[in-house]
Amino acid sequence: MARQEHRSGSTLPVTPPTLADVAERAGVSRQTVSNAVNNPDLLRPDTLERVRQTIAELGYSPNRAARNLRTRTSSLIGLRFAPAQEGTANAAMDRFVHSLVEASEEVGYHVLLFPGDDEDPVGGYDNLLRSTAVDAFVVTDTYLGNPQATWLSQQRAPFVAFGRPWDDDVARHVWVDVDGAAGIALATQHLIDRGHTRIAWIGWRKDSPIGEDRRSGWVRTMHANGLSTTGLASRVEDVVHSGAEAAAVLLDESAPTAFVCASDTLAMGVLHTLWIRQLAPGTDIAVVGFDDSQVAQVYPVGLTSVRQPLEDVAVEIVRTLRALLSHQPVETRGVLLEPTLAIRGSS
Amino acid sequence: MARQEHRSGSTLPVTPPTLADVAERAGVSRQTVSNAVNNPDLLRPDTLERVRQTIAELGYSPNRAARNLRTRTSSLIGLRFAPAQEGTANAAMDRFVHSLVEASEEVGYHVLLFPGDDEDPVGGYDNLLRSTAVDAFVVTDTYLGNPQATWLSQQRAPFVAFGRPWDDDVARHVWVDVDGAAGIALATQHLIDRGHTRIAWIGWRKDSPIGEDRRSGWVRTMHANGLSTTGLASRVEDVVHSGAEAAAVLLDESAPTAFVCASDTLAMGVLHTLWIRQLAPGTDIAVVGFDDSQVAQVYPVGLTSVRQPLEDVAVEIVRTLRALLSHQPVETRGVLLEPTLAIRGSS
DNA sequence: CACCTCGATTGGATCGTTCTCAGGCGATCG
DNA sequence: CGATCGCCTGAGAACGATCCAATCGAGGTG
Repeated sequence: MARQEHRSGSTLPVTPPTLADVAERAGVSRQTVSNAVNNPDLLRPDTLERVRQTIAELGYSPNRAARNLRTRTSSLIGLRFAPAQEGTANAAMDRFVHSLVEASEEVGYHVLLFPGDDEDPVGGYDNLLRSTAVDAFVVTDTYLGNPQATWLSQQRAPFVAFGRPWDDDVARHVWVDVDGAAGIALATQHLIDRGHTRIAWIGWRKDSPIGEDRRSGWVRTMHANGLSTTGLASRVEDVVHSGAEAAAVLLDESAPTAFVCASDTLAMGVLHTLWIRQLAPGTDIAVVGFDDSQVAQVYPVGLTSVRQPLEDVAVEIVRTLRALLSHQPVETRGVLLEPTLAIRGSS
Repeated sequence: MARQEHRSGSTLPVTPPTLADVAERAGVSRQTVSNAVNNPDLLRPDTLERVRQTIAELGYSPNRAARNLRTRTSSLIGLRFAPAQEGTANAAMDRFVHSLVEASEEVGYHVLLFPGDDEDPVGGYDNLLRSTAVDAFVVTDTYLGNPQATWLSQQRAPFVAFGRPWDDDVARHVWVDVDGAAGIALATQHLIDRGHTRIAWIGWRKDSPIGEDRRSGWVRTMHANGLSTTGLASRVEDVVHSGAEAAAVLLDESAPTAFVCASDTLAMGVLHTLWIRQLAPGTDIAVVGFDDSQVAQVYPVGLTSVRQPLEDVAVEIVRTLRALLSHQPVETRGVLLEPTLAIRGSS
């Protein structure tokens, strides 16, 4: 059946060509065309060439829905997309999503976004899973008891988490994370190399395992260099003015010459206090933040900040996901990547 | 055929239940189940209830691929996801994407991300379109001659642009945009209300229609209030230090008491110059930016900034998209939304 | 020349849904 | 009582790809 002989070159035909159209025109069977697309090495070179030629002529592209139905896959990766919280400097999601989109594309996957509801953290996942709309998930918000991860594990749904299962020892899922402690260690060592000895820490409340992990990088590095940490640490909320207050108190009580912060948001608070006190960041007092947010990049003198290798995280996640989906044994349960330090004027 | 009688309550069955399973169990025909899902009002209330009950019991959810194949739709909206440029304060994409995801979900759509290649701006679109992977596109980067928009129009692919077709008079596609001029007018009037009369403008180079549009809001408002604009404007690159330099020059030559900027990035430059000159933002000199980025929110005293109603933009886009896809006549070719002003310490 | 082998190719079945169409069955109406 | 309507049944046919088992053909062998 020659469904449509005349296709104007530039405009999309009313109904796109199908595999059968290509087969007929190339004078081969459907299966051969399918093989040309999916298993090219099964064809004799000249046949392959001919089929490819026809595919190009017709502008054929396999119908996604039909392929999905038959193969029971979708080549889609689900990602719950939560926007950056207003009032914080954290824009890591933006960069991460982009990296994930790129890394997925490389291996023929696309990223499907769905909204998150904090009250029903599992709802979106459930729908997509049951309607077989996605092949797998990437779970990013693994900070609090990760109900998603637990639930997805129960459902035997393939997924990879960006973030360690901190508190959950029985969690047996696969994850990729950035070594925050190593990042802060890097920052601390950087400050020590610059001659600082009284380096203060401003981090998050104790109930944040991520915060405690980062803090440990500071403690470790200080001690390794024979420096004291007593009276130099503060744990506060992740908002600017808390950072500012903490910095003021620390300056008064312990006279540090440098600050390492668990986030760029807190670092902004420190910078504010320095500004009020007419202290120049970088020359009088050094400041280091975490996440290399736009704020860090745009702040006039520049804020030195720990930068997560989100591109690598995305690549690693996609790699793991592929292994998972092809039912290959996943060699390691977790992968920890090293961050870098973006050094700017504030240190 | 009772394919699977025993399903353990919590774990996903090996193969999910199908419409036929539901039909058999509820003692109705496939068609009736299909209607229960898609056209509930065709069923008698008691039948509907019974079918729904069974659907819930089995945890049935229509197979996406099968439905897509049959209906030739995908309920997917394609969006090319470009990350925020490093070194600028613009994080509008993040907020917009989230709004779009939410608005889409409301009407049963999901957002599919694909990477963008600036050299082949049309590649990603072409693939998705030909494989019928998405129903429509949202095009965001309509600033430069928008090759995508033109190309998509040619292909008769349904899409809505976020952004006006500035230079292109023949463009006949549908768009939604934010009235930047009105936003800047709002900002300028705000400063005038605060008693400022010498209000400077720092914007982008003349070849940016968006920048010129925003600038016109400043000119218009100044003149409407009988204020002069001569010697008070500057057009530079959208980077921090350009903003800083422009501010320095303007302060020296024209002694403005307030700055309105085309972006938060430029506003940061102004703030830097103020800091160097020991001028307090908000008290000595007022500053207003554009985009209400995280930088504006996190900057210690807070940067007053024009905020785009991205949530509304997303809703409007989805609304238009739906009309487009259901082949309803689209009443208006473009929709212009009003931004608001997020007032903070800098003004 | 008949036979065998092996790889390339073929036709039919299948994935799960929606659409179409002919009809059944009970209740309501003229 | 016959006609009409509203709701449902049942079977068959798409949608367009891939999977599967069977077949075809060329080349080599005895």
